[in-house]
Amino acid sequence: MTDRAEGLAALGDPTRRAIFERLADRPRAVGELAREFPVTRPAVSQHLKVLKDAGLVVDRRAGNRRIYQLDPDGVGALRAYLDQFWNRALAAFQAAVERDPKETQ
Amino acid sequence: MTDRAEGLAALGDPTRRAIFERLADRPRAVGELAREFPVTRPAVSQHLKVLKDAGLVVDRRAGNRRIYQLDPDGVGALRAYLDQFWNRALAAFQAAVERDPKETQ
DNA sequence: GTCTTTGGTAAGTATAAACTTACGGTAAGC
DNA sequence: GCTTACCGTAAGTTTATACTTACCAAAGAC
Repeated sequence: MTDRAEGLAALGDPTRRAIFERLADRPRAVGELAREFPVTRPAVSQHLKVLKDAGLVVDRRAGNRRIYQLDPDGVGALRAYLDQFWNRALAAFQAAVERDPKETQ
Repeated sequence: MTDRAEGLAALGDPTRRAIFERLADRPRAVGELAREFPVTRPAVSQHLKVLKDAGLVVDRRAGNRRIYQLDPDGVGALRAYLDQFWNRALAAFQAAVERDPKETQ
């Protein structure tokens, strides 16, 4: 549960989230990503490391380059983590409405 | 989409995530929350403001106190945001497997 | 072999943000 | 009325982190 939530911290940064969104379209190499952002290539490398540690992306060697792509498992785990709260919040909210409608508005 | 992602930044901080998780169990007042964490009450107030601006919690007055609880809409929006990437990542991954199985492992 | 391309990591800096104390404002108890 | 409890905000500090430049290693082109 706690390690699942680690992905949330990874996606908290706007640049990292933008990188993540680019990788959702298609796998890309590091330099290819760096050319699409106003930050340097080492900065992109560091962001990719955070995303990788969070289990959101996987990488593989392709000759000279290194290809990164989204990890469906990691994204799914984050989804499952949020589902838990969504269900709990919805249940608690509906219970409050039934108990006292004025309380919710 | 961008405002949905705002919630990710809000849940990026560990303390804020812990507050969020407590609120999932049941609505709580600010001081009640503060007593459960090693940070001061103003710090909790500031975290709650961030969560509120992100649309993840709602608050209401209850006499002297102020009750916070999860906002199912905001949590649901975050879910939807992640669903989009989950579906895209899964499709891209499966397409890669069909194209070249060795490429994925 | 040399030269170029690609990318990870180390070291240092600058910006952001999480936290504290101090204060003011509102509601309840008396 | 006065006092206490609850909470938000302002101001300042301290810590974290996103970023840069500099360096090194591995793989392809020649």
